[in-house]
Amino acid sequence: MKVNYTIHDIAKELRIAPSTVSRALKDHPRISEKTRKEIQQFAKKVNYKQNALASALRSGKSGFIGVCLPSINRNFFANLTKGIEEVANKRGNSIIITQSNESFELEKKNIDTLIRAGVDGILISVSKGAPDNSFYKEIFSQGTPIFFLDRTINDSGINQTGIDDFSGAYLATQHLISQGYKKIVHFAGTNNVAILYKERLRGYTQAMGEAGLKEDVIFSNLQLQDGKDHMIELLNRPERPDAVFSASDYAALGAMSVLKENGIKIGKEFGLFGFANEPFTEFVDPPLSTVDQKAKNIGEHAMSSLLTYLDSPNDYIFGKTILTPEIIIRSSSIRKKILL
Amino acid sequence: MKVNYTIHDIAKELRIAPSTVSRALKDHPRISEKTRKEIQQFAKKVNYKQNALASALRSGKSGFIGVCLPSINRNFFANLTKGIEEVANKRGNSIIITQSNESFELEKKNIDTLIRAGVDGILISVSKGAPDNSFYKEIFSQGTPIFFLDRTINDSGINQTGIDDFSGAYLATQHLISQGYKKIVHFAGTNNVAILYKERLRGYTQAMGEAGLKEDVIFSNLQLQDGKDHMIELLNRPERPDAVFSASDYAALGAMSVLKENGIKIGKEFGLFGFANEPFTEFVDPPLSTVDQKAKNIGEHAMSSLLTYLDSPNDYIFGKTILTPEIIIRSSSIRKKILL
DNA sequence: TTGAAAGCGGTACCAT
DNA sequence: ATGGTACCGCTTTCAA
Repeated sequence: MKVNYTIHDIAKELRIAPSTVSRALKDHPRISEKTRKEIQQFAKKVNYKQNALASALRSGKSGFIGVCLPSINRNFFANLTKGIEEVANKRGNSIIITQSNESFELEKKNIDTLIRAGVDGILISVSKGAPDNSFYKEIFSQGTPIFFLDRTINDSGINQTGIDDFSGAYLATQHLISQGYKKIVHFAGTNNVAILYKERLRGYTQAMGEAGLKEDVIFSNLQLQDGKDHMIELLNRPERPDAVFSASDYAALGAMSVLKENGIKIGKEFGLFGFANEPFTEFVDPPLSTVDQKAKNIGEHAMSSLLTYLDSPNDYIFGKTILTPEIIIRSSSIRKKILL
Repeated sequence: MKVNYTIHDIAKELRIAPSTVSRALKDHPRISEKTRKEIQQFAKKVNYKQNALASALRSGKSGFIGVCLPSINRNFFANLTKGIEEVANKRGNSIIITQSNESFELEKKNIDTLIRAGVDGILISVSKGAPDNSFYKEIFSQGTPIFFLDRTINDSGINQTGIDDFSGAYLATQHLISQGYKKIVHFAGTNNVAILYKERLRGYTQAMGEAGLKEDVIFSNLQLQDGKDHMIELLNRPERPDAVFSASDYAALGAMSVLKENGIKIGKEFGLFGFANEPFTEFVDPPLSTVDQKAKNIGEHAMSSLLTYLDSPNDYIFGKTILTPEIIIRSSSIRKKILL
């Protein structure tokens, strides 16, 4: 038996026109029930597989969606991908994933590859190296719709989906306050990094202000070691703080290890709250309270928006969607007894 | 300015033939230096982007490689992907990733999608639901090369890259023995799951046998809670064991929490060794010794093999490549003083 | 309802 | 070294 049938092969064997075969296979309305059945059955019998390349070339639609991420090796981006993929599959699209490793050069190259591969659109979380959004706008204007997710760029002309870092931080800080902690220190990201750390700082500041508490902020790169260093410093202060809200789980973990070394009871004596819901936060001892960034939801929403746009570009209204993160409360920040 | 130039557009404006343009752009040898320069410069000027779809349709080579994974949401598969992607990019290929969520049905659908998308080959880590390898062999025989990675299927006719679970387990157990632990229990995966747990068990058995020690195995699904349950049982035994080698990091973590609750000094009094090098193993207290499965290396090797095959299928010799895992020794299994 | 034929954007063969 | 052109497999008018 022939292995790779084309619609021409089918047409010839069935003594009909290729165009009829094409129509029958995609349930075109103006085709008789009888021929449709016959063709579909035959196609199934000979294991016909449509050549998506040829179809894409002719129709201008490939069903491919390009995804540009800084890295898929981090939990956050892996979850993002999961959301993206589920929606894409559900609606009959395939995704092509690329990683930039935070290099703008590589990102440009990846986008180029995706366009040459005929993607119908691109979802991107921009690399830290990107200078501004002019490049992306140019791509869009050249015919490839490009939507932002997670790392958004403020521009009303481009669609964006992200999370509200402000309210994540606000809710986390509020929770610490509700547990009776008063001297709450914030580990913040250094200013020259992305805007999101500023938003987290703002959320902290707002919550502290509303509660009439004094702000106390330490800036760093928020790595594990930074958290340790900060915590050691805090313990040496004459007036010791009683909680830390860290803009990163890693720094919170560093703080945790120092607290444990000093025999300080986490939760009861000292509250600890992280940010990002890294998998380890669930497993450390005690489990670390943190902010979940709803990565999967962001992916789902962004992909869904892009596909909606592609369905009818003219009706689409561009906008920015901000999902609210969820605070995950674990024992590291529970001081009061829980009343059931 | 025109936005999307084709080689025909370029040919017309430069008053030459499309075929010449095509040749010039890909550095075909039989073309004059002068025309080549001229065409390449012009192409760059008008921002020509090759249509990979058209090229693939005509030449039969798309440069796409399909990747089928059970999930990209796990650290192991994320690293696998990283290795795959790096090699693919380096050699001018793009990858299309799909996930099966361990469903054989979805896996078949994904493979079908990839073939229709014109992939030159497929890399697959088979879903647990796959009954046997007949499906994959059929795909291969129909013209799409399919190489296995990680979860391999024993068949000399298909190329495979995986790790040696046996020696990972063997080395881990040997390390525990070298640290002076004598009553070492193995947490093993239930028999009806994949072969890899059997291999790990075999490695443990071998090392114990060689050292003249008595085997002691507990079977379960190796989740966190299983580890806790097992550990509680072990502590209640009249003759308490002094180490655990767990075939999963999660179960090892469960054991760790029980040990800590009981005030038993991990490392000094009780050795603990996991498997998989999950990210949290580095951050728990104490850090957990574990076996790294070299995911990135597996990905690199498998992709590299597939591309080599595609370059010259006739010269290729199919085979099975087994990479040796690396044991990562951390404080959870260090009893003796380290001599510097 | 069905057929014929052009064409998507490249590639590759056959000429020259 | 360059040009002309058929063709990859499918979609999409236009015609019947």
